[in-house]
Amino acid sequence: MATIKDVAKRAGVSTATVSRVINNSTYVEPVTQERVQKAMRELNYQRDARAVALASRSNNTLGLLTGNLADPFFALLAKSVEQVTRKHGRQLVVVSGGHNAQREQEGLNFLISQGCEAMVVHSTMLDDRTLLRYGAQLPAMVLINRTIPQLANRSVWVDNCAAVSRSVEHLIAEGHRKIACVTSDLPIADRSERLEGYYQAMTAANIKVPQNWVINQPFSEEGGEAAGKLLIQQCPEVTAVVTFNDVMAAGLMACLHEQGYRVPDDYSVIGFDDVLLARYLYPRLSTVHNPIDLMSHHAAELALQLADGINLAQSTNCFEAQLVCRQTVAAPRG
Amino acid sequence: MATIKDVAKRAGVSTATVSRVINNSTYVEPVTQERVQKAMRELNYQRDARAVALASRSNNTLGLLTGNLADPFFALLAKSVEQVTRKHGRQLVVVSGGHNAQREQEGLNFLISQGCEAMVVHSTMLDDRTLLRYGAQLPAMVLINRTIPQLANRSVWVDNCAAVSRSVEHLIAEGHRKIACVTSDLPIADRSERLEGYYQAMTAANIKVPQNWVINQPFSEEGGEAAGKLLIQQCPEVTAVVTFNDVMAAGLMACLHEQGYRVPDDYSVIGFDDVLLARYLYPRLSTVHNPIDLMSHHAAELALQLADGINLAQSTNCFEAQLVCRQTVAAPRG
DNA sequence: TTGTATGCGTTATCAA
DNA sequence: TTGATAACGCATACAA
Repeated sequence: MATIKDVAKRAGVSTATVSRVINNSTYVEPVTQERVQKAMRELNYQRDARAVALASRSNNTLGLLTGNLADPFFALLAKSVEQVTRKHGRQLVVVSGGHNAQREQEGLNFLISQGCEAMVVHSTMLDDRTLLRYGAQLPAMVLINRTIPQLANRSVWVDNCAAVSRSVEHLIAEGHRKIACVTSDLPIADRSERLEGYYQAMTAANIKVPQNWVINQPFSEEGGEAAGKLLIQQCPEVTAVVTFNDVMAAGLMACLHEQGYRVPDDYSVIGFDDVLLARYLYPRLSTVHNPIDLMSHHAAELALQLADGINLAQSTNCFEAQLVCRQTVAAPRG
Repeated sequence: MATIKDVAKRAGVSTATVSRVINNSTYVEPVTQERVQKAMRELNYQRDARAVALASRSNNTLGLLTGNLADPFFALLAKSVEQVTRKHGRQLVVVSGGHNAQREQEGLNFLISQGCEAMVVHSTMLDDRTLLRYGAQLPAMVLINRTIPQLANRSVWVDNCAAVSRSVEHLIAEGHRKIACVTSDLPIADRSERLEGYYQAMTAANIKVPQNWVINQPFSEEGGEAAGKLLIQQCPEVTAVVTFNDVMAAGLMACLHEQGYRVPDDYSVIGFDDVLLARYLYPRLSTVHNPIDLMSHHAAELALQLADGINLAQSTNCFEAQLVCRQTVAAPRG
């Protein structure tokens, strides 16, 4: 790896001059400029980003802490953040926290140690206090999919509660009353907010929710399948289901099909997120469109602005999620 | 951000001693050790990874160049590589190339400038020559999903041709002869190898392939849907389809359903990759199981070993992809 | 057992 | 317009 010194020597100039032509910072005689560039080409010179960062005390990077890279929700999140990052001529560094407090913390520490100032963090398992500590230390850290009141202007989230309420209301309007809620088994904010939306809508309709209508499972396809089995066994009276996310809905529907039930004839189903999968299930899944791309865009822009010391006008950081009606909701059977 | 100097001052020792307790490199008197650790805690000291990397001329990082973070294939790839990385106590840095030569090159350059020696790179658009140049410069770079003969012991790939041949043979065994191939419109190796497999199997069965049985579309859901329309319009005689990947198969099936056709009664379909989606389509998609996780694991381990200067025994870098029969293949209609 | 001094590859401040 | 040179934060050979 050639260094700036090698280039300087070969071009017969000082390292300072080389630095100047690289950064285009001061006028350099066109002739020497050309000499330097030639030397760089010949040596296949490449700047060492670490040294640059060290010397200039700034790094051109946006850090992203995400959950599970293989989950479509996070895949979309990462992609959107990356687009913004690139638009601003920066590079993205992704680390994944795996829904595990220690790994989330390690990931955060890694990003810090890399010198990222701008960061978008999706943390499910770190508690508010810890996050608050990091937030104090990192003025350009923005939270996504989570709200901490003291960090409200640096939190970007979706109104989970209202969204699920609307789903349930839609089912009720279709004539359903026995509506189950298939949710996650993790103590994450998303879960409690969505569950709250479910309860609110049910209560508003004067429907009492027996305990077994709320089914807790890992938020994966497998979890959805397991939930399907429980549903069939434990609450045959149920005619409709709202799920924590589309992936669970996919598992649930696969299980129902397998057991000889039909969607939406026997069961109506509404998902959450509207990841691509939703449109390609059969029947096409009615679900809540989670504006992941918008949120991610916003979060990334916010982080970048904060990193540039721009003091932002109070922006709206709360997004609405609208119901997308496709083919999995019908009037209740029987 | 506190530095090693601040800690040294506070603990009343030299920076060297602080470095020693951090790295546990030389014996340090337990008492002073404790003093140093106390100072670090109090100052919330965090090592600057860039400085470490610069000073120790090594960095504890594995770089991954990937295609499109939002594609389930790459999502799984990234996840697997990350697992290996973490197992080895390193951190992963992901950059995405977006199936675009310039961005792939920028990504590669970024990883280099960050000082990653170990790298797993999935490049679709860079030509062999360029990749070869990088390979010469980077002894611990391993290619995934691509073969370059001169880099064979650092390439990890799947036998695309054989896998698709088997798919087609399976369809033929079921009685199909009018089999279309829905493939990508990009000039990538995957595509030509899989297409070759299709032609080989068809030729072996003495089936002549009219030009319009090969449909080129972007390898996305949308591409699959568009392919479905073309299929119905242009070649009504076709009774079975092999697709470039599951995502295209999903789009294709959605389109067929929409148009009133049934899978597998009217059309048999076989995908490629066996991403999670495949199991949750309806009917469940018969597809080729691409051992992405195994390949990724292997590639990451390889890269890490090479970075450690381990000269590996000639390992088998070619993986087999087996057909997984689920519910989308039946005897031809009529 | 601990401290001093030097270097890693750049940037940036002074001088010249 | 260009060249020395001192940082940047840390590791490490060499001394003590």
